[in-house]
Parts: sequence; C-alpha cells; structure tokens
Amino acid sequence: MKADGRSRRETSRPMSKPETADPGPVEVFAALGDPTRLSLLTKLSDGQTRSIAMLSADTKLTRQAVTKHLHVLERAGLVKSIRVGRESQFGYRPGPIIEARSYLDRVSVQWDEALARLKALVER
Amino acid sequence: MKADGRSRRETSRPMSKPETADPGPVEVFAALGDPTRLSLLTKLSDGQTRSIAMLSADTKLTRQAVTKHLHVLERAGLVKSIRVGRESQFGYRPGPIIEARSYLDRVSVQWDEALARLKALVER
DNA sequence: GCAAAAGGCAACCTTTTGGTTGCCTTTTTC
DNA sequence: GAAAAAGGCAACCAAAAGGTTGCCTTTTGC
Repeated sequence: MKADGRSRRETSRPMSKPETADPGPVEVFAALGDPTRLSLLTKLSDGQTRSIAMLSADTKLTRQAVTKHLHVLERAGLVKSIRVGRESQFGYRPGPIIEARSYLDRVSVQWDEALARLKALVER
Repeated sequence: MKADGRSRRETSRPMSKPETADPGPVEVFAALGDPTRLSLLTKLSDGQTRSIAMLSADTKLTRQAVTKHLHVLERAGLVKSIRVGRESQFGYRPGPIIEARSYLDRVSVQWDEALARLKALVER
C-alpha cells in the first residue's frame, strides 16, 4: 500500500473562481493578444469542433500548454468545451467577438465624429 | 566632484528595438488587453491630444506607470507622441484599430459562412 | 536666473504568464 | 481485460508585465 496518492510538493492553495457570465472587452482583448490563442481561435472559427489532441497536433507546444491557452479562451467566453467520451471537444462561440468588434466600432465612431467636428469648425 | 552620474545598481542591459512599421493584430490586441491602456486609448480617441501629466491625473497610478502604458500603446501604433516644449502630447492613431476591427470581421465572416453551409446542408 | 512643472531613465520588486514535466484517471480498442 | 489514447491536475520554473522609487535634464514663469 502507498502512503499517499499525491506525489510532488505539498503547498495547498485555494484558487479557482466560478465566473460564468461573459467577461468585458478587456479580458477578450487580452485573450486575443497571444499568437497561439489567436490562431487556435481562428482555426475554430471555421465551425468545426476539435479535440485538444487535434489542436495541439500542429504546434510545437506540448498538449498541456495548448490546454492552458484553451482555458484562457474559454474563460473569456470565446470557446466552449464539452467532454464527449474520452476527449473534450472545443468549439467557437461568436458572442464575445461580436462585442469586441462593436467596442472597436464605438472607438472608431468617436474618432470619426471628432474629426468631423474639427473639419466643420475649420471649414466654416 | 561626484564619482559617477548613475546612482543605483550597475547591471548593464542592451534592450530596445527600432520597430517602426505597425505591428500585427496580436500586438494590437495585447495592447488593448489591459484596463488602464484601454481607458487611455478611449480617452484619446476623442481627438484631443493630451500630455502625460493630464493622462495620469485621474488614475491612482504613478506618472511612470502611465508612461509605460503609453509606450506600449505607441509601440502597437495606437497612439503617437510628439514633444512640444516641456511636455509630450499623445494623440490617437486610427490605423491599427481599423485593422483589428477588420481582423475580427474576417473571423466573424468565416464563422457565418460555416453556419450558412451547415444550414444549407441540413435544409436540403 | 531660479523654482516649479513635465518628463526621461534605469534599477528594483512582485505577480502573472507561458511553458514543461510527472503522474493519475477514464475511455477505447483489440 | 490490458494497452493505448486522451485528458486532468498540480508542482515547478523562467521570463515578462505592471508598478514604484530615486534622481537627473529641460522648459516655463515669474
């Protein structure tokens, strides 16, 4: 019989949060601000659902690294995962991208309006 | 006479890059993925140019922290700065936001097309 | 011409990130 | 019913991020 199931260090940390609602633009942008994650997401945006093994196949990273990135995307609401059999299938979720896009739109609009006002002022 | 102009540690690091052309979407998203930076940028997108002192006035951060964030935004091409007199004025630059937006558009479009194909397949 | 305002620079420090490795559990497949 | 495939979990590590402080230079305003 073994003394303990756990092997490595013994530090004990609480960690983890519920966080179900979809996060604001900042977190979405942060999630998009990494090359690996951005490419995972664009891959998944073709509508096909993929397993972790599939997604880690064409990177030089380990499966675990990819898993972490997928979790970041998931916490940002950009993908969802469901466990089917022995694998978990990841799929794209359009919501946050739409929101992010409209955030950028608002910024652009604010800028355009400022320009328009300036131009109007100069031309009068 | 003082022995040396420099005071603290003496480590010597090279650092810094030229990097003039505007960076890809990843760096832009990364720059947007921080609350301080996002708010600085939306503030500046009203077209008004502002000094560092002005921009750090309404945050709890130090001027230096704000300066760093501004430099990140600048390296991402999102703002430009010109030194005028004793202050440096920061202004919004629309380019990268437009690009980022169209990147998100492409992702959305790819998703929409996938959905459309799926629907067509199911309905036939 | 001097004090105050605005910044730049660089050293430090702490927390987060991005990534790896080891090992255990659950499904599949022969 | 075992071996192999797919993952999960947690510890660990190095590097990058975010922030602060100290001090020096340049402009501006009397």
